Amino acid sequence: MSRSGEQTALSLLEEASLRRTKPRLLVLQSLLAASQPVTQEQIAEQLGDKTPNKVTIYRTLEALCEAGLVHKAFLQDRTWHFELAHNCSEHQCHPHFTCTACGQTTCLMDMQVPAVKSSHNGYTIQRQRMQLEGLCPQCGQR
Amino acid sequence: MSRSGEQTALSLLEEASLRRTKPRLLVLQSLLAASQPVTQEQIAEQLGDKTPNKVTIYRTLEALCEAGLVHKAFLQDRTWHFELAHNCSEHQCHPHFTCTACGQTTCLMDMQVPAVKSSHNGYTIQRQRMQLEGLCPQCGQR
DNA sequence: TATTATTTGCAACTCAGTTGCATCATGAAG
DNA sequence: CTTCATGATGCAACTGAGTTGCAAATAATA
Repeated sequence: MSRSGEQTALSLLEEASLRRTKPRLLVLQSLLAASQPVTQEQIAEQLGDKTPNKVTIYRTLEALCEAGLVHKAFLQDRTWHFELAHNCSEHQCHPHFTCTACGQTTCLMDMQVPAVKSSHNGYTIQRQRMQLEGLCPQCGQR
Repeated sequence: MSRSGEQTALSLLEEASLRRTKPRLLVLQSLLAASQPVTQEQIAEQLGDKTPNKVTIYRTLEALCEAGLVHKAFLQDRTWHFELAHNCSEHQCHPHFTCTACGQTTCLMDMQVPAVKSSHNGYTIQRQRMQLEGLCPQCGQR
């Protein structure tokens, strides 16, 4: 929630031509500060007593998704996890890894996934996304 | 829901050493007859007035998943879609394609997806799963 | 057939996400 | 700087897929 985070949040809103409102700035700053996809509840918790109403957070996230600034990363336990889209290309999102032991899901930003061909039996493939399952470093060693 | 479906359902239960009960046979037959991943509600609808209680269907699907006979294929609109696991290898599930125009999700059984390497930065990767997005044949033409 | 561990059905519950609506704030116009 | 219309926010109440507790029913075994 640094000064630069505030600046970045402002310019992101401008880029998307969305009104600059307090809730949107806060939600964006929270997403900028996050190192993993986060839920509405985690955003609210991180923002503390400055947090906007739950409904506002959801509607803000929805608007940011529509503008392409944010992705719904994955659904876990019936709960959406959101992340900034700045680490995804138009055709591919970075892979997400879920540990079968501890349940944690992590972004593997630096992992290369081969692109599939852009059409198959009449299906036009525009975006691909990979989910991986296995053991995270902590659970794997031992 | 053919005779052979009934036989297959029986042997699947035996294979998993699960008690053969009417609800389990019905749910398995419904899954065998399905050409796409289906929801609890779709299973109930397909079984008509013979359908077991909603809770029983969920618990049956849970047991079948635990036994490895069934997969949770994907979550859409906060609703799980289930499918038999017989088209998936231990390390890879077939890709699922979601059309951005009509919202339909389809299994691409015959599509080959390159396997990623089995470890990355300390993460042990045991299973991979690909989600694709784009236009289905119907929505794509024109 | 009797016994016991499982499974089933019902009713009531949970809780992430949604909706309707009155109030408020932003950005453009004057 | 003030006015105004559009769009954003907060609140309360709702929705509905999935869950839980428990008593009744049923499958497998003796």
